[in-house]
Amino acid sequence: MNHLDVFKALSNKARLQILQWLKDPEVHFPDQPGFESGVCVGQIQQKAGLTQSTVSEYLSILQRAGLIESTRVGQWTYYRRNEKAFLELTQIIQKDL
Amino acid sequence: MNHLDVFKALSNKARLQILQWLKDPEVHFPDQPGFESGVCVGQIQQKAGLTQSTVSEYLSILQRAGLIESTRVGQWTYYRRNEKAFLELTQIIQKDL
DNA sequence: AATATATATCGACTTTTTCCGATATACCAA
DNA sequence: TTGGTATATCGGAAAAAGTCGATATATATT
Repeated sequence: MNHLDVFKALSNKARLQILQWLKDPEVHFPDQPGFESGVCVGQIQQKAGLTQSTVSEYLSILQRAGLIESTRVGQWTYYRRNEKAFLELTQIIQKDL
Repeated sequence: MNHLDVFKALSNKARLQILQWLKDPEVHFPDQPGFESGVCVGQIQQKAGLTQSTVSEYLSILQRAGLIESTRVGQWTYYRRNEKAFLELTQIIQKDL
């Protein structure tokens, strides 16, 4: 995990918001049935009020930082939080920062 | 504490480095005697290899984010870490993020 | 194969950040 | 009060990030 990339990924309002939404998918994305593998891009885009390309880009920034993971199922890509990364981040802040 | 400003402040290599230096001033700034109130800008600037104006600006970004504090003594401004902010940050990541 | 839908990538433009040199301000010493 | 040193602020050029529309790719359906 690269500290810098993680902090950069977190330095954006929309991306922080997305992370929070993904914490409780059933609450924030009631349209979508089943959340085992995450939430699909379209749902997130709709809620974020940004274009599809922007949201797709933001999700890949979060993923490169290790904060979320994805699974492709058919034509959908489902994104979900990687809680391990958040734990690791708090440890990094306590030790390395 | 504004999450976004904190993460932005942490999204820069030099600023992260400065925070780490300030963790062990006696190790990283052996020239300066006494560290109770922190390290002065000149010492940090010299070690960072950036211009005085850049370092001064970076320190004020870190300060606005709440990550460091300063005390003016004569013509020097001494900067030191605000450890409370780092603790608070780990709690924010665990709860709000 | 043709069409439709979901997502990713590309190119462009705008805004923000980085980092500098120059200048201003604050304090100290003679 | 004059000059010296430390820090802060200002203005700007270059690089990076934000954001879009258009296009490409992948998958599903007919």
